[in-house]
Amino acid sequence: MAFEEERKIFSSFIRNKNLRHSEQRQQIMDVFLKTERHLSAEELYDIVREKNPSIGYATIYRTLKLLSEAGLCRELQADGRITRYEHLHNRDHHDHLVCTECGKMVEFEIPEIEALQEKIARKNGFVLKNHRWELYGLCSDCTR
Amino acid sequence: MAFEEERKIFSSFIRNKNLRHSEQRQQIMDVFLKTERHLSAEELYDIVREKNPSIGYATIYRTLKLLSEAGLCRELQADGRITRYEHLHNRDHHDHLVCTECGKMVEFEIPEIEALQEKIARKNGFVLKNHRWELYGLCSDCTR
DNA sequence: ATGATAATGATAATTATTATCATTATAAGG
DNA sequence: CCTTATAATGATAATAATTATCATTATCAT
Ligand SMILES: [Mn+2]
Ligand SMILES: [Mn+2]
Ligand SMILES: [Zn+2]
Ligand SMILES: [Zn+2]
Repeated sequence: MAFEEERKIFSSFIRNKNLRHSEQRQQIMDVFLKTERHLSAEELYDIVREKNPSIGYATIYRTLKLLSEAGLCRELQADGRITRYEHLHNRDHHDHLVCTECGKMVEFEIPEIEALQEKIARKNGFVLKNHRWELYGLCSDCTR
Repeated sequence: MAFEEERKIFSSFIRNKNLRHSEQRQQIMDVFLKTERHLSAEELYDIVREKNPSIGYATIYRTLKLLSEAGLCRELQADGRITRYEHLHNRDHHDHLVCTECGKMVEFEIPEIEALQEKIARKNGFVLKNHRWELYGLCSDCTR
């Protein structure tokens, strides 16, 4: 089984916080880790319930929050009001191109931008914590 | 009374769409135009109701939508799930620094970024429509 | 094995926004 | 000015995503 490193990270996170392991958390993490997409809570819920139909919505949200705190997951507000979740472990920071028609998300990475952002923040007296940079448009499939 | 140009734009927008003028729309537009802030619908509602306590929430939302369609207003998802609205007429495009503690928003403008974004979009087969670039951190008031 | 307490799932609550609909206001034409 | 078609309004219900509540169950240190 893959994702040994992630499993270990989550496990020590749980232990350090005096939380407990559970079957449901394992199942949710497994599905999250093996799915290479920008998942919504609902999408994750649907996939997890194929294996364990008794799992509750709240547990999905609770586990996603834990995964985020553990540094394995990144929440992102794609566009409207729904939150999507993606892998964070061992990944370089990246931003997103989003198709407003079909929802396709393409990742991109511009290292120079990081320094620029720091400069802008400093100039305005801010201590930068994070950022969001999203480009919206039509993907090649949706332009014709 | 100021904002003659904006008034004219809104007026022709209304006419061209075969809509009608109303006292409420005027009042809402007036407050919106004279308020130099990134307003939420609720904040706008509260201010407008000081002048006209009988105005309804739905009319605030409806009018903000019209102002946006007319090109006078820009909707922005500051951070969480609430939409904020700002002036758009005769303004250069800008992005925002947001204090995660007190909500303060500082505007900034980096002309070079526009070309860069076009390049990124084109490289990925996208036709760019708009973008969102937000830097989150602590403002100078909130760092100590 | 036991007991303290964390986790779960069902469901209610919350929040921002949109839809519905009966009533009122606008404005074009006579 | 009056009439009339219909757009606009305000109250309120509905929606959608997420979070809170709480009785029941599961975990794990002892
Ligand atoms: Mn991504
Ligand atoms: Mn602004
Ligand atoms: Zn597309
Ligand atoms: Zn601040």
